[in-house]
Amino acid sequence: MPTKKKSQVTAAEPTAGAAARDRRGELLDTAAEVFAEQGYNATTVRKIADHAGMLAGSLYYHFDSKESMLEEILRTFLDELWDGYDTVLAAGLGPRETLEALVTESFREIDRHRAAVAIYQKESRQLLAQERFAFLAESQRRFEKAWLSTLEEGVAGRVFRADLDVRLTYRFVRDTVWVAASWYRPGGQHSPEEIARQYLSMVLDGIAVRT
Amino acid sequence: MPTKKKSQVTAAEPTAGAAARDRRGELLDTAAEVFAEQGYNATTVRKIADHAGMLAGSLYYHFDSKESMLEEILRTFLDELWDGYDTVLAAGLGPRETLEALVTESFREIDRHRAAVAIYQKESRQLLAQERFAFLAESQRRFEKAWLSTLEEGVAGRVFRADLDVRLTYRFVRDTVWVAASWYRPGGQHSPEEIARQYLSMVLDGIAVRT
Amino acid sequence: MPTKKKSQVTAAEPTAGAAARDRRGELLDTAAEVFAEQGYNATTVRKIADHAGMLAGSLYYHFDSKESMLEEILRTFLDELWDGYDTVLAAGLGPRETLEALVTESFREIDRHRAAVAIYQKESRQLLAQERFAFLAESQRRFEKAWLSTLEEGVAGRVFRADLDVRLTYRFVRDTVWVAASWYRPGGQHSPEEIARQYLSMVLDGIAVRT
Amino acid sequence: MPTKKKSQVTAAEPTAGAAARDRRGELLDTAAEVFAEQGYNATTVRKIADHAGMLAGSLYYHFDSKESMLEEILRTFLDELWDGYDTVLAAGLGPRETLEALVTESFREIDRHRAAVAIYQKESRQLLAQERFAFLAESQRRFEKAWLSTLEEGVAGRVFRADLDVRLTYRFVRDTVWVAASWYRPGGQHSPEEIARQYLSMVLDGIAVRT
DNA sequence: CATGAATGAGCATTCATTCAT
DNA sequence: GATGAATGAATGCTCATTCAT
Repeated sequence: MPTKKKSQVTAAEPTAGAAARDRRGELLDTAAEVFAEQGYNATTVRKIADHAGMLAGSLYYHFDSKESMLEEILRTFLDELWDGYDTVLAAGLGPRETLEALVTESFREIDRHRAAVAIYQKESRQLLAQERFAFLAESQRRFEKAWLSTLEEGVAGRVFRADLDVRLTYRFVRDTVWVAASWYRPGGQHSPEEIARQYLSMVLDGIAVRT
Repeated sequence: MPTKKKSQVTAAEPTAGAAARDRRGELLDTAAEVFAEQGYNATTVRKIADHAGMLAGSLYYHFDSKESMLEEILRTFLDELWDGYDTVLAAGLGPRETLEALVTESFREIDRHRAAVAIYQKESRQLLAQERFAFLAESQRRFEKAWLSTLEEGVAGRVFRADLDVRLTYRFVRDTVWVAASWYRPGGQHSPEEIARQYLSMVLDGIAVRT
Repeated sequence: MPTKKKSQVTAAEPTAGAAARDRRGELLDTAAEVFAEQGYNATTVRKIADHAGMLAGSLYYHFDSKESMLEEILRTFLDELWDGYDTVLAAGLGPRETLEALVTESFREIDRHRAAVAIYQKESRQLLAQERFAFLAESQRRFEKAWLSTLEEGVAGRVFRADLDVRLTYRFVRDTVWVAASWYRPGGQHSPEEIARQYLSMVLDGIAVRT
Repeated sequence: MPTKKKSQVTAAEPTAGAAARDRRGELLDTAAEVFAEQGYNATTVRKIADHAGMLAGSLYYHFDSKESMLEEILRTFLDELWDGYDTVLAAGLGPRETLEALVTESFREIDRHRAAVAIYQKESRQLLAQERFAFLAESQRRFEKAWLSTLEEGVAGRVFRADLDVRLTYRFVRDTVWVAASWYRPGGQHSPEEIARQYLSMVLDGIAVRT
């Protein structure tokens, strides 16, 4: 777990007196990593505790339950995601620029919250049924609305092709972006921005040579 | 598992209209549906049995284990997938036509094996580590090779854009196609071919209006 | 299972019209073999059926239950054992000759009912508690009485040493004789009579050189 | 499992009189008792837990599996048995004295490890096939070698009768000694030494009156 | 804060047994 | 007589969770 140690060190510096990345935060990172790696159901509380160097029971001093850890991980991720998205959406850009900005922002979130995105991608469907995770459904609604209206405005404004099935296109784009969390590795060959550029190039202009 | 497939086929003939598929096949379909719906780990053997109208223990008359059901589901799907893919790849089409055929074939497989594809999508990463599911890794290698070489030939033949990052493009395409299993519903608005056409239109020509 | 086939052949000859060794008898032999080999609890009905070349359920045409097979195996063995013992005990021999005859008869029973003896040795303790196997306790009582009185008469008649603890001696002799079923193999180096002779020589005269 | 034994010993010192044995040790004793009483297969984990006053699942905090409990019970017994045997064998006694010492030591082990001996007696044959219990086979080989060579030296040195079939004698002696665990009750009428004396008297000098 | 020990509900699996065909 | 398919109770084991220390 080199990630953990590093984040500890990094976190210790900027914030002086307030114990910025407290134990709780570390533990959530650890849990997210294991959830993403092995799946939520397959992850036992003991595995998380092992990774954190403590015993399973000790985790319950910090958290109410395994589920509450999951909830907090997803909530934190979605909060930050919407910070970014809302900024983009409030900027009043044109449809194409909005789409570019949303895609780029999404890959940046994957870069910062890879584990949480992977968990979200894999577990959200099951989770949606539960009262506790209603915020996931709410987020999905807002998400869909943001993307659909961007696409629709683009079609209306003749920036995007008139023959576009916007619902289908929305699904294609949404899926590809988030599934990227399953293969993306921070610090790898491509920066989030580079990946976004490549993806946008494909989606906007196609891969076929223009004739 | 060629024996099983054969006996299914044989059984389809004598009994006209009724009970063409044997019990084993029915049970696998049921299991696949539940696995896809709830996830493999979260699916208890009792749930499968409930859906099949029998008791949990009775499943063990037909199958060795929950895991062997999963294996058979995935094997059957991959066998049929490769039947289709191999036909396409052996046809000697150009890169663009090959890509179109592969995408179309993929959406057709999703149409026929929606549950299996969804399971594959969600569980294969965990499964790969197990000896028993080594065939998944093998399939993945062949899959990657087929797609990468198609894209590379397209670039070399100036059918696809020269500035394409083929590995990245491969990932985007692969993900979008298969994730579609998570929202696709057979018998819905769009036929597999229609979805393939829309997707190909986006990937090949882009969604931006040409200026 | 060469034993099975042989016993079938052997049995088919002497008794002509009456189907001497019927299917039931064969099945009991098979079951006894497996019980002796793997232990009663560890023997599944399916294993017995496998050895007999049929399916587990089919055994229930011949027998009420697994337990009834065990009962019949032990009953048959004990009936024959007591035939032999009663003959010896009724012969009015002296204590030493009676002891010799009982030991010899015992090793002969092991030769003829090796599996049953092994089962008896291993399972009787557990079985005793059950109503159904009360005949085992009854047999044990008679057995103990026969041996104890033989030893006591021998001590009284100064044939056996006066300082003998007859209960302890009884236990030693009883155990050694029956445990022999666990290593004895019919058709091996030593005939039952030879083993009896060796054992009697040890017990009666000791292994130490007389000085 | 040397670590465990050590920790037990260490624990015995600081706590004077009370709770010298740790929970693990207690549980193993309980398990051994139940295994001996009901047979390993017939003993459910729930029964052990009942005897220990806890729930079945709780046992798994202390042990990996039912089988690992069995292994530890048998290992502990055999370790202590060989401590005793090795001391005897290293003492350089004559064959008769060695035999006397081995028999006495054996009855002492039965006194101290009655349950383990009973389990060994009943289950070792089945267990031998498993990799995990290979140490049983190893112990058996050493055991046989120790006894056979003692008998052979006795015959060669004219301490034991020249007409002895040593293999057969070995089996008789081995069986009688260990089967005693099935009827021996610690704290009963006879001390282990008394039983050993009686048994040795029978085996060495015979029960017949010398004429 | 953390540990050690336990709980209790649930899980995959086994198996003797039943029964219509 | 035997099969194929099912039952239902039990089994070894896992795991989230609790709590006194």
